[in-house]
Amino acid sequence: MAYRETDLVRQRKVAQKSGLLHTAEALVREGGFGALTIQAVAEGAGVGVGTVYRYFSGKDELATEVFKRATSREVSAVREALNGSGGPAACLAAAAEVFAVRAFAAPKLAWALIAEPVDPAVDIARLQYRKTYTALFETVVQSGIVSGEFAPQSAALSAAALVGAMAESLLGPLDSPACDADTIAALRLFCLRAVGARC
Amino acid sequence: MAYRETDLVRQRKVAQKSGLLHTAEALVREGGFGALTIQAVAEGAGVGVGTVYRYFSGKDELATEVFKRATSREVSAVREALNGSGGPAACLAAAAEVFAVRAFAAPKLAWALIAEPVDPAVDIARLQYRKTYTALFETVVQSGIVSGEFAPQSAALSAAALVGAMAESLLGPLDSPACDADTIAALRLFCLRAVGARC
DNA sequence: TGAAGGTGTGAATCATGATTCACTTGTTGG
DNA sequence: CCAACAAGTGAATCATGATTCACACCTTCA
Repeated sequence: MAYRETDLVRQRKVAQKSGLLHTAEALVREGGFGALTIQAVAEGAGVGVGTVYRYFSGKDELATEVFKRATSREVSAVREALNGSGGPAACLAAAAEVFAVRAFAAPKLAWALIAEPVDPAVDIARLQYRKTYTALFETVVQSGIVSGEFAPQSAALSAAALVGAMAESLLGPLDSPACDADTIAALRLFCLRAVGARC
Repeated sequence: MAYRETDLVRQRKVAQKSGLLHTAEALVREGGFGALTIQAVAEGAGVGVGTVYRYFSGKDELATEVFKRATSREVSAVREALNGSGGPAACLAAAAEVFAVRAFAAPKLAWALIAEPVDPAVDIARLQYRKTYTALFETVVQSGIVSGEFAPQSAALSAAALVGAMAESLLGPLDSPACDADTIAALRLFCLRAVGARC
């Protein structure tokens, strides 16, 4: 033989794949999953459509990977806020703020992650994501209940409702393009009241 | 001339159109807007695809009309609950319950109406719908604030958040297929706490 | 009854976007 | 430099579903 994959090539491949994912996410970020087409990804990355298939078995895989990447970033950010110092109320407030700020920064992306994607393959990933998210909030709510800071309640339902409340209040009225401090403050208060925290 | 549309014909046409809409809604009800194809509507109604086009200029019009019909029914139901006797808190609780029961009865439909439909033409209608819904809740929240029953707050944001909370807590965990009384109770409490009503 | 003016039909055509593949262009190591 | 083996390419092909349209079949009424 006379060919063997060298380190340089391996690096290039990684870079290429990463570039494709980056381009793909940019598309989702500005147009949701509906804007994610192989053609657009190839064009945006400056390669041929066939190349995309060298790195992903099909659209499903690409879409799922984009979803998972974006998702884990969001979840991490919120998780960090939830694990911050301070009691459950402070953590919940911080998490709401993080969620709000990030959603404002990339509304289309947030929407694409939370709302139902067209692709059934992504659906599985999405379900997992929502559960993770909800579970995260459920933990704080639960600890708040235990510590007596929050009212007794169904932590699971409250967690889901909190996620929904944040999503809707931020993404629902698509008219407001700016990251309004008043909106964030109002959202924080809503969340705290909702779990029965003393304000 | 020798032809003029008679009353009988007019009646038939109305019935035909109504039947098509009925079939179309049934499809959405069980598979979301993604399942709404002209082919399926024609087949379900027992007519040819061409016939569908005699009654609707295109898919957009059909989808929009289905959306508007279902929507106005939902809005009416909630509006009625909100306008019931009793104070803001009672009305809000009643509305949440109506919303919950209806969403449980037709989860896919509720999801299709609330979540982003694929079709951009329906989007306009959807935006209108969400606004109507939110406005409805905003009114009660506002009156609750005025009467002192609810805490001072941004009625607009709270209204949107309430809608989101209800939607997510009911549609999010798609695992629970039954209309659980506990869930409804928990949701009602969540909503009341969220607006700062004394429980 | 027959001409006028519908309505019903569904195969044919378009449009969009995913996927393939024969081929071109690197890279590597002898 | 050459043979071996990938990666890159994009026109061609498929798949799905909307839309058209020439034609068949009713209704009406002089």
